[in-house]
Amino acid sequence: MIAPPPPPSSGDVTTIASLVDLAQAAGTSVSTASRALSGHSSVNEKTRLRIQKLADAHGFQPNRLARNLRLQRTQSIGLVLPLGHEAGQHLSDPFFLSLLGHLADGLTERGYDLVLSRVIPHDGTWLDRLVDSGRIDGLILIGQSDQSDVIDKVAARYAPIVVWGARLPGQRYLTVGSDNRLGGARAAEHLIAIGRRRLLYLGNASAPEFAERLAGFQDAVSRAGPGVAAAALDLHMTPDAAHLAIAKYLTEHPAPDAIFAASDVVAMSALRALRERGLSVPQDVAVVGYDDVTLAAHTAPALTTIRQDLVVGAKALIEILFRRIAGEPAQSLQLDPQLIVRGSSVA
Amino acid sequence: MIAPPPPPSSGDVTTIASLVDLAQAAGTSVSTASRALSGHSSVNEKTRLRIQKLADAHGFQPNRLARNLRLQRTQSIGLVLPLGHEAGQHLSDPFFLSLLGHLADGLTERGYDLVLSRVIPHDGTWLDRLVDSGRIDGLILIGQSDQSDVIDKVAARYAPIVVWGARLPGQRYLTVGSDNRLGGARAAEHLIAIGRRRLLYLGNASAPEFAERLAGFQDAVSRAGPGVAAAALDLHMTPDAAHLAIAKYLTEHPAPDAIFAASDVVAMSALRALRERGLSVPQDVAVVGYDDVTLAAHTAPALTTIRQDLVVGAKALIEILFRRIAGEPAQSLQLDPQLIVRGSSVA
DNA sequence: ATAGGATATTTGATCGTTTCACGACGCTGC
DNA sequence: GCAGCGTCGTGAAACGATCAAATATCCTAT
Repeated sequence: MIAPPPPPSSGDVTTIASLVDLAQAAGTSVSTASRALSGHSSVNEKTRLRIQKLADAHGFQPNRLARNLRLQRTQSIGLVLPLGHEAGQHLSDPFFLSLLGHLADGLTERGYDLVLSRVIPHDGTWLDRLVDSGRIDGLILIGQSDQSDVIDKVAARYAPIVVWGARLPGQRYLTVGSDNRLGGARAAEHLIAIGRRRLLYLGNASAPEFAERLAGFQDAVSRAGPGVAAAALDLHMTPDAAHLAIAKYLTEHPAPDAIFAASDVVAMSALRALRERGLSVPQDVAVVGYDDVTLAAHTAPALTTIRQDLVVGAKALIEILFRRIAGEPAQSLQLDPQLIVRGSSVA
Repeated sequence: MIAPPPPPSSGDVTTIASLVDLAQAAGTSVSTASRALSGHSSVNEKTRLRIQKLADAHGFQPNRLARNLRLQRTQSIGLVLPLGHEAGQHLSDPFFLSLLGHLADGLTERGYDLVLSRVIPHDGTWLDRLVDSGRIDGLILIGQSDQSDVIDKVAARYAPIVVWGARLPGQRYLTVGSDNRLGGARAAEHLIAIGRRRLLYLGNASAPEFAERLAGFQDAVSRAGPGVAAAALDLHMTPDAAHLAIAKYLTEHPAPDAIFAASDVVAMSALRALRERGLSVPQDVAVVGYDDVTLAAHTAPALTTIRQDLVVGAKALIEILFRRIAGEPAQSLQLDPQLIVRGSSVA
């Protein structure tokens, strides 16, 4: 007739660092404490509340590592920027930061952590190592860089991968991105429509996203007939490198009357290089960028650009990724690139 | 005399998903396999090599979750952008992206993961929740936003926190950042030195980093004597919001002859607003920014700015954080802000 | 031949959760 | 009075790795 439950007396000021502590303090078993917190199945409402309150009072949160180990998941998503085509360069494109921000929001909303890596691929195993590291439940790649074959190989055995970038013929992984070919074509068509005839493309040829923009650009030029000529300059897409390359080009070649840059950042560098050379925009040279970063509206003159809808893009990346994780069918998405005409390209 | 070791015959094509599998395939015990991989102590070189090769062949990597649980660590660092002063805004400042890139590199080098979160503080518990979540071994905050008191409280009980931002009197957490007060003063002194007399500051007053820049700016103005006047405009530091605020200001007030913006991004918005109003830079209005993002050199005219050395800053953040994790003493670092004069502020 | 000591390997406990499979308890209805 | 049945709670086995302690193995010296 002696009360059997052990007195919870002394467990009052103790810090609660684990379910064991919590259970002890509450005078229940560990499994009851666990189920109380997850509100799962049959545990008396009164007990549940008592345990819950105790946990709150001590700021106790179940250890995520242990939980995830038990549950065989990590509850985090890897976000990778492969920099194969820009080795040694640092990120500086505001476009990526915006995308990052939206992805961070979306993943947080779903209770996932965002694990960020920059990778400079030395061999073909970087992606395998990442995927097999057991650190992540899924992977978002920002740009396929020049690693499309590697991605293809890994995606064949590991489903939860989604890529921001170009859709390529025969690729076996899912992508989200604007229709780069169409975007490139729209830029060229616009420039031709306002009467330009000697077009120059600026971009990095080794990343498929940009190669597609060039291809679309060239398609449109061909369609325009023999009156229109186009050239392409291959360059690194950082402000300084781009500026240097453009300045050099302008000293060695006759100036074009229109420039299509593969990103807004490159377009801004072009604006500067043109200005330094005494060429006025848009009178002498019209300029069109790509992305529509927030700054694009604030250059002098404001930048005409091909807009990629980041909000929709980020949502799609996440949606597709989680469908893949859940084993549901999903398919690539191409966003409609939209021409935004501003001061840098008027007739 | 019958060979006692169990025949490893059938374990050949099996996938190896854990140490148990690996050990079985190698015909050893689990702990031997474990120690073979970590190259720890006494395991026969021949056995070690055999196990190692087996692991490589199957692309086996020990499960990080399990390892970390056992080792009582997470091997990841949280990177947090508190957005208390910019609720609802999205990240767009290239400065952050650069910092992020350097931090990602530095942490990867040390074998740590970078877990990114954006936090919009609703109550005073966001930081506690983060720190107690057991997801991270340390925390880097980018900007203290308006949450300095919260940070102070948490840092008192949780050592491995370091903040990019302002050094404030009486704060109990460690910071890395430029000497914002000095930077602000240098900007003002420069503008005064080139003959400007009606100065305008643009920035967000509720984040201490920017408040300090304003304070330094005002100090310098006071020191200059009665001939120099200064005003300050409180605004959100995103391109669009800043542009709007500045344009409005210019319609309602006489134009200043010099502007000091608390970031390069805001300075760019100012450049545009001034241009739209028919004011020329630097003739009518000189403009100085802060940060020296890569784009700053590419605006029209190129932007005079106060440079913060990101490479040194990122290194210091990491160094300090790891000292705190190791329990070693460490102290805050203030970087020397450097005036970079470009076309936007010549006499 | 055997004790003594290296060296090599194994056993078993542990990290903190979750969850399956039971058991104790109190109540109803025959 | 007891079979039958919810309700509430417990015990114990995972998850996959690490590590201290115990044991097996081999070699050498006596």
